[in-house]
Amino acid sequence: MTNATRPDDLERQVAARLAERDARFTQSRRHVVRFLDTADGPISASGLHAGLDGAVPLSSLYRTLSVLEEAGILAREHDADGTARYELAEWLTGHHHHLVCVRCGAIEDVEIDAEAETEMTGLVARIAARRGFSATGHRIDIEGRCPACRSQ
Amino acid sequence: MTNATRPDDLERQVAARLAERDARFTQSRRHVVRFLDTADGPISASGLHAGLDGAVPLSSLYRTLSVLEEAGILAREHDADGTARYELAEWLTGHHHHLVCVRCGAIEDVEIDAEAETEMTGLVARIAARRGFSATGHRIDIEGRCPACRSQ
DNA sequence: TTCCTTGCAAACGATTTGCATTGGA
DNA sequence: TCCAATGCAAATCGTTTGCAAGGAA
Repeated sequence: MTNATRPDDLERQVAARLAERDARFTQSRRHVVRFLDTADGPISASGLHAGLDGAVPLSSLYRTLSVLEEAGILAREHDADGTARYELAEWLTGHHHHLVCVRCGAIEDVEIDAEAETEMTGLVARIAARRGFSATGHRIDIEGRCPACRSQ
Repeated sequence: MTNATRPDDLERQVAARLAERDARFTQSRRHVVRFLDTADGPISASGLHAGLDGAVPLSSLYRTLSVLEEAGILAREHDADGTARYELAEWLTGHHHHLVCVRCGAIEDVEIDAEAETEMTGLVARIAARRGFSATGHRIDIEGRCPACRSQ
């Protein structure tokens, strides 16, 4: 998923968010943010490690990821294997859902129609309320076979 | 979530499915199936271990869980912490979604209206097709605060 | 009896942390 | 300068596996 605004804005927003927390916008953090900005779905720590060509050692990478996550800059989730995957938080990229290939495990971002999204939000609030929950959001994973895996 | 049919039917179906695979319906497997049948959401291995009062040692429990999962009797997913949680597969319980408390991590099963479900299925197929995916299913997590966590 | 299943202990792999060193504001 | 951030190595923790003993068909 691509940043919703100009490239510079993304880094400016991230820098500001980090500054609020007295955290520095260091090389590793910048590398991670830039890499995730070009990704089209959530990436694992080892995927990032490889994608950054080993520039950031794994232990430092994990520390970087947890700082960015705690600052609300990244969102973490877990794929079917239980491996953590990270992506830019929705206030930076816009609300979206995931297309998950049940065969190869690939995950891609997708957006759904605004009206469908509005309906979902209403539906979700109603269902939650029925159980005494106050809804704060929702997550939809569309499971299927990706183009490559469709042909077996 | 409660079994959709008579209690006996659940165990009969599980036994049959295991038999097809030349696997036995042993004590541990029966314990796990019974416990999950009374649960109202997916449970972790350690939750089961505790729930079964240590009757099944963890290593055996993990083996039990993977046999049942591979037989299609259980579905595995991962919670926000990345811990695996198990529940009876949907062909045994019916299609449903999850209500997830963003504060305490509790997960409860919920069903949504049949019409909403039908709409979702259509929407999902459309979105998937647009990306060259063939949709096989969908998963919705409703995030919110549970009754206990609502009051902080 | 025949294998599948179990249980213990050791092995694994993803993630985390202690500690001395480095680097950014 | 000064404290946050880094990198290495060791420690965790959930989960998996080797192997000998036990149990269901």
